[in-house]
Amino acid sequence: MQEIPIHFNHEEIEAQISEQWEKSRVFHAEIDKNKQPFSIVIPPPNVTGTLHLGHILDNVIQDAYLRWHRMRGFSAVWIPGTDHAGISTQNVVKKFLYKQGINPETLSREALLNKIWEFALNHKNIITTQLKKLGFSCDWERERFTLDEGLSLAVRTAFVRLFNKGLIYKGSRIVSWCSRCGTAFADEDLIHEKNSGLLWYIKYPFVDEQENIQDDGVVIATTRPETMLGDVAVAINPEDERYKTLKYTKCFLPLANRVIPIIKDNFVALDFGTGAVKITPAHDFTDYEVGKRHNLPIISIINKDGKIIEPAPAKYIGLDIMTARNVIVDDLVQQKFLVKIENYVNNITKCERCHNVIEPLISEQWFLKMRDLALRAKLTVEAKKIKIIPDSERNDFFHWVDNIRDWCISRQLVWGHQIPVYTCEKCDNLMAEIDTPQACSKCGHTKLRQETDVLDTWFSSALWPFSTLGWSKKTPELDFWFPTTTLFSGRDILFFWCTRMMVMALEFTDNIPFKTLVLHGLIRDEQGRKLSKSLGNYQDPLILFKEFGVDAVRATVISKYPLGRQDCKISNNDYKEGRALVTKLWNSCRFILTNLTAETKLVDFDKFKSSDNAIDKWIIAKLKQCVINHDNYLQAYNISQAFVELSAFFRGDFCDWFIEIIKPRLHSKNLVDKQQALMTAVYVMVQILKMFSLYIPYVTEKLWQLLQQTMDVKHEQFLLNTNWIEVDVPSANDICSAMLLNMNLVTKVREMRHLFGIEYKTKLNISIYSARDNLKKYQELEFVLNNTANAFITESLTSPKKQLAGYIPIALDVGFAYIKLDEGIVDIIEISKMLTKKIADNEKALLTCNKTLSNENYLQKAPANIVQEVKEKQKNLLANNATLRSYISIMEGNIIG
RNA sequence: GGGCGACUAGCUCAGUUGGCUAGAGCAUCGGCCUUACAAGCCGAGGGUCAAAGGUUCGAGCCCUUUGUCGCCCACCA
Repeated sequence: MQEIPIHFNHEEIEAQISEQWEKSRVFHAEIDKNKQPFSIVIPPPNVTGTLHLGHILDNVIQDAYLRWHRMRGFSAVWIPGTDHAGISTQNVVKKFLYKQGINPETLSREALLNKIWEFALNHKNIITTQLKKLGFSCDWERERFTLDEGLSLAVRTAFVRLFNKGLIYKGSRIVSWCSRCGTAFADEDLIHEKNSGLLWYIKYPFVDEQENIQDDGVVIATTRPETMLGDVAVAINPEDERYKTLKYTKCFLPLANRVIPIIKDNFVALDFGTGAVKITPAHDFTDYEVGKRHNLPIISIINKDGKIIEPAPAKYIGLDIMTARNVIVDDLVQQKFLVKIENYVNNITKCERCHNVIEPLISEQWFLKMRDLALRAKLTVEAKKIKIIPDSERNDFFHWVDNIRDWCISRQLVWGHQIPVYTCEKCDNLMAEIDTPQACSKCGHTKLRQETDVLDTWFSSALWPFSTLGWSKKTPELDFWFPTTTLFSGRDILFFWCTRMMVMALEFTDNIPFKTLVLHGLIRDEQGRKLSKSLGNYQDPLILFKEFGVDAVRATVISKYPLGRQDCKISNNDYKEGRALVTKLWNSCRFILTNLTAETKLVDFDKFKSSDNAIDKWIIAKLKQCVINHDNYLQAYNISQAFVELSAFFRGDFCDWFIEIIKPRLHSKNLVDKQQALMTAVYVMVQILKMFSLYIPYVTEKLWQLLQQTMDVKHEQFLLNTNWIEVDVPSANDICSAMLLNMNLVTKVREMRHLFGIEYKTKLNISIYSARDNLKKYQELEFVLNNTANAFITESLTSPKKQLAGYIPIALDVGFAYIKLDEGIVDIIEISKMLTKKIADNEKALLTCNKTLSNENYLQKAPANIVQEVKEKQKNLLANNATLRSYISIMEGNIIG
């Protein structure tokens, strides 16, 4: 048989297995109506950059569920793809062009688009290659891109239908504008940050009926003095005592030299500032609403470049916002309108993409009416037709629905889906058309102008679960795999993406986009910071793969999977754990492989599930328990626990106990016993490989192949295509409890070896005193003690030893074990210390028992079986301590004597 | 300001419907190159379950209040 190295070459194996998978198209899914459908769409990575740990987190869990369902006999598909990521990509490419000495502003729309396409396709390839390298079992033949032909058609179709339904409209509204990106944004695209700024108190003098400016005036407080140039009113609360007797209805706006009304509105807080608020409808969302309520004019004084414009006084025109602010404050001071300045912490709104401060301003944009659409999604989630995990996220979702505003869907970019609305140059007729119209539908004029704005990236993303399956056409895929089974997504894009998919799917398919939505947190560094290039805590996954291997990184990420928690912290040390696990798996399998000989190469190892050897039965029973627990955890989307459960079974029960215990049988002359031991090991190993293959597909696939080769089995199928584990064996509770007793005894014997410096190779003879049925358990599984502690039971007692000469006593839960010593190595003081400590431990437990049992209420109200258990425990502890005390007095006698 | 979540060993986290002396991994300390694995094995130490109160025979778990941290939302300029 071939030599198998201790440490495997992960890069080599990854490449080799990856190639095999790709060649044989194993990830490709065909519709199989005899099976239940299972479908996932990938959250499409942005073509802006390359994959990062967040993507790995996202996709590792998807791959696990896909592989799990595939093995469980579902017709499972995973649709991969990428997102054009409008603003991000355009920004990145622009920066890139600047670096190359090209000014993107000088390029034509077409030329810029070509540059972006080139960049995007390049990154799309990189991402695809990375996803493949990670072993994700996506159906690459169904790969999609949000700007590909089919998806573009879907976008146009969706737009036109919404437009024709009157849900999309164009309007001049106040929008969040980023002057650096040069486009409007939706509410969800913004971030809010705490900002230490100043609060300026400015006096607006009163104006009487005859338009005379008075000496006194109303003092307003503002964080943005420059916007006063666009003020159209001052608002006060009608309930405010301070202004109840106010006789003036107008005031003078300094610097702008206008007279503006004083209005009354309940929105003004009574306990903030002076109780008077300046109203700037053109540059503040609240003020915009107030302006609408009171029919106030809108005066825009800031343009899209963030510069002051007319009708502001000439002096300020052309200044940028911060400069204007300084000049205006100076002028206010000079003209004695500035009352005071306070330090103030407020929230500042920034562009999520470029972190520039957002300027609310009036602009013509396209909007989607969201209220009714969102309401339908709300009812669907309320009716639990879509399950959201964790449950607490439902509240966030409902909050989003309840506070929904119309969605600004137009972006002033070139990269994206150009809005399919055409204006007749002759009669100004607006037409939304899926295909470019040849003539005006009203007047027949042939000169038409398409909108230059593109749609918000999330508009196409919102269609993703069904557009990728062929919508707007009626396809068999849509029929079979839609709605998708589960969507796995980061919690951070719940509002951007998940909610909008619900809205769009319900509108266009009359169906939910996914049955279950699973949200997870983010990966952070060991200090809990977000991973970012600027912080320098960002690990390039490629470097991690090179150092630790894909499987190790996947194992680490999955074991930390932050479901139902905040975020998870991962440090470099954690990857070592992942790698250690993979290596352990490799070596345990290597051990089995090297033990397979001609007479143990049996094809039908399945039948060795029914070996009647006790330890074989035990490991099979533990395997069964592991599979059940593992599957239950997965079913509950508690994926890290599923993985931890499996790892614990593998490392503990299988490696540390089972393999160690069967070693002598592998050299046994009894061929049947040898075969049984090995085949049980192979059988359990294969099931372990199957379970691990959900998470660490490469090493498991490779080991599966090695096992098959070594056993001369030609299954010609991949591990990922095998069936999931059947757990049809009896539970074997007796053996499990007997093993538990023996394992505890082994640990105690080992501890005594440490304590008294007895080498492992020194064979130990043990006397055991315990209850009769326990004694049997020790006797029947004595080989456990033999093989893992090099100890042998030479005596079974029905009562504790009276004298300790030549023995080390071990207190068991019920009874005692005694290690027989050779003369001269008894350390009485050590033993005495040990016994004293044990007595103290027991006393502690006894105290609890006594307290509980002396409580009359407890005896009356607690369930009988629990009371009985405590009584039993108390009895054992008392007996145990009585014996221990007698030993102590013997010891003391010996010491004194 | 509102909502949600977290707080358990030095660190990262488990802990099902309340019921054995509260667990795991890492880290620490100690012992082993024992024939799969030193990227390993064996063993030990380490916790007033954030605080206080309440319900209960019994609370890490349920209720109330407080504190700290995190996230989301928000029209106090």
